[in-house]
Amino acid sequence: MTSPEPETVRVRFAPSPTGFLHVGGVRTALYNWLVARGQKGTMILRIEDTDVERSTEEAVTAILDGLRWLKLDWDEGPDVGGPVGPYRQLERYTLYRDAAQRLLREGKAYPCTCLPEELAARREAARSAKPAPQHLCPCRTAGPTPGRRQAIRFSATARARVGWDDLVQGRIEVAADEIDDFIILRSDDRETPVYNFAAVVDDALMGITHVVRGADHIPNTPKQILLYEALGYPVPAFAHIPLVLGPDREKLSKRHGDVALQAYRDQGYLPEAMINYLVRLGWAHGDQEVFTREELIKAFQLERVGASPGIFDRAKLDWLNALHIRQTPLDVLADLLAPFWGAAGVDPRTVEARSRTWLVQAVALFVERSKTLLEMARSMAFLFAPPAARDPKAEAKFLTPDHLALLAETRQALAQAPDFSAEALEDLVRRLAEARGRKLVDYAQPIRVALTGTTVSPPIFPVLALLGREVVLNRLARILGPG
RNA sequence: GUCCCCAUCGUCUAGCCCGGCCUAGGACAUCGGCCCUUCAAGCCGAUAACGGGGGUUCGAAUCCCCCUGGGGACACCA
Repeated sequence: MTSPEPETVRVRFAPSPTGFLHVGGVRTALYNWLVARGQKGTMILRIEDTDVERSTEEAVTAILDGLRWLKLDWDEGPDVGGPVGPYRQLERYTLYRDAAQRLLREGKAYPCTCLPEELAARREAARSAKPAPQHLCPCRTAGPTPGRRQAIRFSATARARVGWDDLVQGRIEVAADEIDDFIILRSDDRETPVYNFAAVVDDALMGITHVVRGADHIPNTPKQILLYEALGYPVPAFAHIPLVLGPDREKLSKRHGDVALQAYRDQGYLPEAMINYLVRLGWAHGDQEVFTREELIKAFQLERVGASPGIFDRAKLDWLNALHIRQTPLDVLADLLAPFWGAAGVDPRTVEARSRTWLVQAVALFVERSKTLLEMARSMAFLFAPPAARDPKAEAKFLTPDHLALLAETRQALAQAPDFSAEALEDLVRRLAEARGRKLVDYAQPIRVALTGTTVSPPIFPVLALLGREVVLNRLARILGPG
């Protein structure tokens, strides 16, 4: 009772719903979540939809779905509510207006009636000017032009330097005269706030203690600090995590291919693998590469996040995904595969027609050789229907007249095999090979090509057992032709 | 252009804060080998990095400065 209540950590993930949930954003969400869960703090989800033009409901849905899929849960947010809501900026306009009014009253902001064209022209001129002009907008001293729409501009007057101790980047400082007065409320009918203003008002009102976001926000931070001070709010701690880059070392974007989380889900990446991959991109815990969620919560420290950007490496993601697939129980995998049959060209009904034990046995044969669930479903397709086409090179190599003769003999033996189990079949075919002084490959590969259409498959005898005598004999007959 | 940030193998990184234990460690990828009915998985091995230059020091990947290179931001977008 006497010990003071430790200040609880409050962090937030604040995406703008203008597109899909980007893997870079996912990592930001993950780091925030890890901070919250690791310190028994609070994770807040806030939707930054003040850009009415570009924000969409679909994007909001995609963001929530994506986070749920990854099991990155939040304690307060648009769907669950919370004590400092609402959690959509669209519903918080009066808060921003009130804050702006206060700054206006206190002389810390002023109405601006500059036209966008005027501003653009002055900006253009300023770019080449030797000493950069102090202000792009004259309204602060000249006053607003009557009869024009008014925006509200913040007076960025401050002491010589603005700086902060960034939890991952270290000390960052800029000269205060680098910061020109900036718009906080637009001149539109609804007087919508601009990002920097809305973010500060919200973070302050929501009691955010640690702002964990992408390094692309570093240039915004001095402006925001000025705003916190003008508004009389405590300045939170900042942690700017390095950007995720594409192979060309530029900020990851659509032109780099798959950047939407959904793309990875649709290709059969597991949430555990995505998290495991993303967390290690910019952070390390000794030499450990593989983590469970619990281990991450325990081990993660913001201070251990590196300051340099990292390139998204699909190959390593693949490795981790394969690894997490192998660690997933077979029956769970069987369920996880369900959404992928269609894309793999398999009629889901033929899958449902099989027993659960059969399916699990089948999955067991493919876990070790699949990088994604989609890939697994695809390579399992031949179990449910004869291969649509056979690899011509495989045929040329393993369905020669010589091989076909062996195959015909094998088919006879299989037809009469008393026991169609993998072990018995292997024993049987090995005997055949031995009797003729041939290698097992000369039997295994032709069978494989005949049944699967390719030279690659799990061990052939378990496959035979799984397919069952009837299917096997039929498919072999099709290769061997009549007679 | 201006401001800010970053800099260890191809990639993710350990080491850097608190200089010697670093002949720079691990992982992915790549290339060999083993195993083997194919492919995987597994195991063994190989290639591969402190961007450059000045300092400081007995000693620097580690501290300081400069250069170079890369990136980010410069909106009534977020």
